[in-house]
Amino acid sequence: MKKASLSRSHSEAAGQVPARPRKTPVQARSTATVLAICEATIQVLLERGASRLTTTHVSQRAGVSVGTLYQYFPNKKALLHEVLRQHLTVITEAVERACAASHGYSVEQMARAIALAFIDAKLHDAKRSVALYSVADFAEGRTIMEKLRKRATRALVTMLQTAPGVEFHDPETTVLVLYSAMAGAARSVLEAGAGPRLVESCRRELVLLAEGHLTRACQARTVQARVAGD
Amino acid sequence: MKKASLSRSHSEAAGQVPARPRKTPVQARSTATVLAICEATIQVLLERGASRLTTTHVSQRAGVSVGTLYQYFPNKKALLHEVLRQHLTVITEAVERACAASHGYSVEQMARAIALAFIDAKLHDAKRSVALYSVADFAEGRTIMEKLRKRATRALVTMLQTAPGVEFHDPETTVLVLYSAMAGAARSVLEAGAGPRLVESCRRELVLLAEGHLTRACQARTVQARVAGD
Amino acid sequence: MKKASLSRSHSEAAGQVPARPRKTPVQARSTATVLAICEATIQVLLERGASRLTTTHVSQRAGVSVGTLYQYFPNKKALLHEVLRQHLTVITEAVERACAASHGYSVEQMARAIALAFIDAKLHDAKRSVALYSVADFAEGRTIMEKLRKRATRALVTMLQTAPGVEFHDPETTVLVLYSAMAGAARSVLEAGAGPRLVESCRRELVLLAEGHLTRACQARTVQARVAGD
Amino acid sequence: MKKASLSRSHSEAAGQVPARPRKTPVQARSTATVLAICEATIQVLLERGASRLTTTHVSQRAGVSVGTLYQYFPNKKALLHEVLRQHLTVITEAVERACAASHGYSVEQMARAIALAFIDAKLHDAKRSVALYSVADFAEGRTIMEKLRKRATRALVTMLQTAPGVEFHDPETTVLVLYSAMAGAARSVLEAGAGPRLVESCRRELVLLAEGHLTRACQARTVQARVAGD
DNA sequence: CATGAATGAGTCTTCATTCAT
DNA sequence: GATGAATGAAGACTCATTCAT
Repeated sequence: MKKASLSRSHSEAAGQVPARPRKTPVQARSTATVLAICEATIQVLLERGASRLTTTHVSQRAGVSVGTLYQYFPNKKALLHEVLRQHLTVITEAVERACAASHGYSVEQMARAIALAFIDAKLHDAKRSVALYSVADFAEGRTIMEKLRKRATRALVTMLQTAPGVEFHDPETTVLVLYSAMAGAARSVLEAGAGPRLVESCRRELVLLAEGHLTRACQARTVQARVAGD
Repeated sequence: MKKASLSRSHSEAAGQVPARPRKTPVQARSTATVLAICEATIQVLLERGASRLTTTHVSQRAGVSVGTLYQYFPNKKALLHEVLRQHLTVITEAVERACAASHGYSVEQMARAIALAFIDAKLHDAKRSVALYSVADFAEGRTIMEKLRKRATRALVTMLQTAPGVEFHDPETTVLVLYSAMAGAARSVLEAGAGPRLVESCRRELVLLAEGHLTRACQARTVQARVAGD
Repeated sequence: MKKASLSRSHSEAAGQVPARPRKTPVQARSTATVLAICEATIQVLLERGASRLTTTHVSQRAGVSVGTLYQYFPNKKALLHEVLRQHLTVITEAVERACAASHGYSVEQMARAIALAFIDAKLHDAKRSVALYSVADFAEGRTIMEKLRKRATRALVTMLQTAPGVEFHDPETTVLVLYSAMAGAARSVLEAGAGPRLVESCRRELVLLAEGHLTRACQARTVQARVAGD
Repeated sequence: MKKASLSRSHSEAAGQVPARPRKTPVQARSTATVLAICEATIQVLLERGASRLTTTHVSQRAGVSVGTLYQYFPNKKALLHEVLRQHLTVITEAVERACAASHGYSVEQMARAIALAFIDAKLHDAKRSVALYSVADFAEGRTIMEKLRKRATRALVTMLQTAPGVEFHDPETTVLVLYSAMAGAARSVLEAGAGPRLVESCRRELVLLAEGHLTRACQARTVQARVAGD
């Protein structure tokens, strides 16, 4: 069999697939190999950028032969895809968790929660984040980003609608702009390779940005709504 | 033919720079060639992306031979450099002008002015913007972005310090975060190929973001600075 | 596992070879595997052609691992060899039988007998025939073809010499040309994937070709040979 | 550069394209290069067979770089295509000429004319013929062969219908079988690398085959036709 | 100066074959 | 014996860059 168990998120995936208790020794080796390859990809990306990443480099760095790499990924594009998807999934899920946990809170609290969730997820996976900025142009990178951005924005919009006493004129746009703004800011900071001090400043500043934006973008609930609340 | 009407108006469009009496008749020809090459680069970038742009494609599209291209640009990297630099310069100058024009105004007015200046410059040069997003990974693209971001940031900080009655705790960070946030938001909108309606919504939203952020990031000036609140 | 519909009937189908009591129970398993591999080879050949046949494909199709394939065949070349040899042997033996059965008959009857024997053997093994046309270039395919062609032509020449009342000026050449002509015609028909109607026409036409050729290529036996012409 | 012994047939080709007077110096160089590549292809084909022909080999043998090869042929397949097409075109045209020249002659004369035209064309281009037998499996080789066989077949059928006093029951089939039979016979002889003596025998034998086949495959024209002839 | 044919190092990808389990 | 993961040499094809015309 070939790429069966490729769907990375191995651990996660496992968590969702009920009856797949343990991998046989054979699969265990494969899994380790796949992980090594993904990890090597990140490293090569950091050192040389996507435009100068070669499958040979990656496989050497991973300590396997090119042939092995191609046993698990049909082509270079698929490899970059996978690595990008993994990273964005982590970030997206962090944001989703923050959204779920903030339902019903004030707009300020929401803003702070998601800003911190976002930036902290990025910082936690900082190496990956930076490495992958250069991948977007390749391999339909944007398609993946788009898909996961949608997931995140859906969670955000849903959350905003639970904010008490206010309403948003155009929550979709608000959320799209805020999310991509945070992404842009995070990118600058991460790419600049900022030290811990600057990182901390930016983290705080991002909270201000989110709070400022969201409080500006909403208004006290209108009469008929308010009456109803009454 | 396709791309006939190359709106080369950009540089001219600025038009604020009074007299620029350079280039002799001889140079005029060269200049036209260089312009054609730069324009062709943008087009190829849009059609194939940076990772599949070749010097041959560019020269064909520009209607010259590869040899000619190499007469004006030492290598591919320099070409991409130049095109990126041109675009970012236009944006940066628009922001600088907005900053200069907003000295002494209220924070809200500043926010609105620069947000609009930024997004409108991007929208005006939309094709170029989109085309160049894929270039960052190449040719030290980030270096150039960094350099011009610094110029813009300097102008912004200077402006903020003229805001009456308030002061910013850490204007550098505020400005860095705001600027890259706006860039991130603009990128999303442009890459999504949004229609005029969505573009307009985002434009407005970006103003809210800037206003929200800046008003949150400042505080009434402390006593010793000026009790003169009155 | 796969192993599915391997119509291994071929060798058995011939059935003319009376008793061949080889292979112990143990060998039976191996034999089945070898058959499956050969059959899979034909299928892969039909689907992808010799130039895109891989040992992996073959082994998968045969329902065994590559390793097993290499247990029975030292390399890919040997595998193709074997399959080609098998097929040509079947054809050759059919021709040999027809020759043996036609000794002493008239030239026309000989012609008809061998033409039909040849084309019917090809048609019976049609899939294999078609599949193997693409193999000739590989693995010294021509060497094998040459060897078996020699066997067939020997039988043909021997037969011709028993034709009553006539003699052939240069039976070796006659037979070489006729045999390869029939092979060429058969190939066209088979590769064209002709329907039963066209096949039947061609079958008849091939008889005409053989009859015409042989009757033209011989002459009434000369006097000293046998005044008995009368 | 090398450019070795470029077998002429090119000039022929030119002779058919009316309005292309002279190549510019530039094209002249290109043309020479293309010729050298085609010639090198034949040589490599003869030495290593289609399955072991590499574009690197071909370009080296042609005395140019791989890049140059790819400047003129989009891929390996196209190269083989072209060489195959050229050869088959020469053969086909020879047969067409023989057909055109034999209209109205007796069936025997037709048979002899086309058999000789065919075999002599093959012998004249013997190296090419042999080299290209291994190409059929690649690059839709059969498609090209099919196309040109159709052209030849059409000419043959048309010719047969002008034979006086006889008619063919199923001229299409007769012609298909005869043509592919001649091809098969020619192939054997050429691949065997026969010496001039054997070649000459085969040549004569092929005439016998054609004469025998065609005279067998036709019958005296039926009454109403015969009356007319009367 | 312009041209575009030629170059060849560099990439991706395949696949026959081996060998540890 | 069977397995199939791993290997890595080999081959198709690309493209930045040069240079003779």
